[in-house]
Amino acid sequence: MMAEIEEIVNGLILELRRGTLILSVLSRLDQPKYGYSLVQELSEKGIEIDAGTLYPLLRRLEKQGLLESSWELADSRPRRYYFLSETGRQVYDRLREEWRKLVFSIENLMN
Amino acid sequence: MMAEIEEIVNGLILELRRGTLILSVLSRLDQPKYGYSLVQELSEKGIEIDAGTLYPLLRRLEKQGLLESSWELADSRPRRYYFLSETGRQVYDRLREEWRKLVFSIENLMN
DNA sequence: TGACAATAGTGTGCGGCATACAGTATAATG
DNA sequence: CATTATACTGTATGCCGCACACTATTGTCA
Repeated sequence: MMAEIEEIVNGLILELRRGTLILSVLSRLDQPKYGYSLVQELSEKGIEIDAGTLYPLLRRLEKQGLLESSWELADSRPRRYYFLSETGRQVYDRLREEWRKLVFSIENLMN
Repeated sequence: MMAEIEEIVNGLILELRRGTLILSVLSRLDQPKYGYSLVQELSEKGIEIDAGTLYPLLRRLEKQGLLESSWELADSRPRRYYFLSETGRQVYDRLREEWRKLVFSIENLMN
């Protein structure tokens, strides 16, 4: 307690990002992508995610049935490509809807 | 795994809300409020939070130095009023900024 | 060849929230 | 007046996700 402001803020930002990561990932996987490329793509778009965070996330989402994956050997090196399953598509749509509601509510609060 | 879509979505919504709760709470405490009134106020604004979730949150925020509190005995019954500390104000401002960035990034991703 | 980038993976720990529970005082109702 | 409902505060346990720090392998370029 009584830590530096920036320190506290950083922790809270972490909490804020939580959950939105899934949204970010799902939003990109209408096209098959492999983990490392996702990290870069998201980084370019302002979402920094550690590879060590992303990989378990991808596997979890696959286990939940939101993603499918396959190894591609044709590339210079073997890569696992992930992409939205049908379920994943539906979940993403619903989730996006809920996200917008949430943003609206909070924006509403902050004025 | 392979649960109902709505079931999965509900879980993910939980994750989405996570962290934003703090933002919601901080946004309301420029004026002193007690727990129960906060629950109602947020509910009216579309943010449902269980009292059993809010109280520990308030205490945690106080422990971190973002909130201060005092018992008020003048009311019909004793109530603990919470309000932003100076640190809390600064944290809230910074956090709000970061929230907007995040929303922007994600909105950007989803198009 | 050696160093660095690209790429995938795991496992441990911290912390937050939800949920359920417990408890007390005041107001309302018949 | 007794009984119930509602306002209000509080605690504790457990699940789950993320961050972080690793290991490991394969390309690539100097």
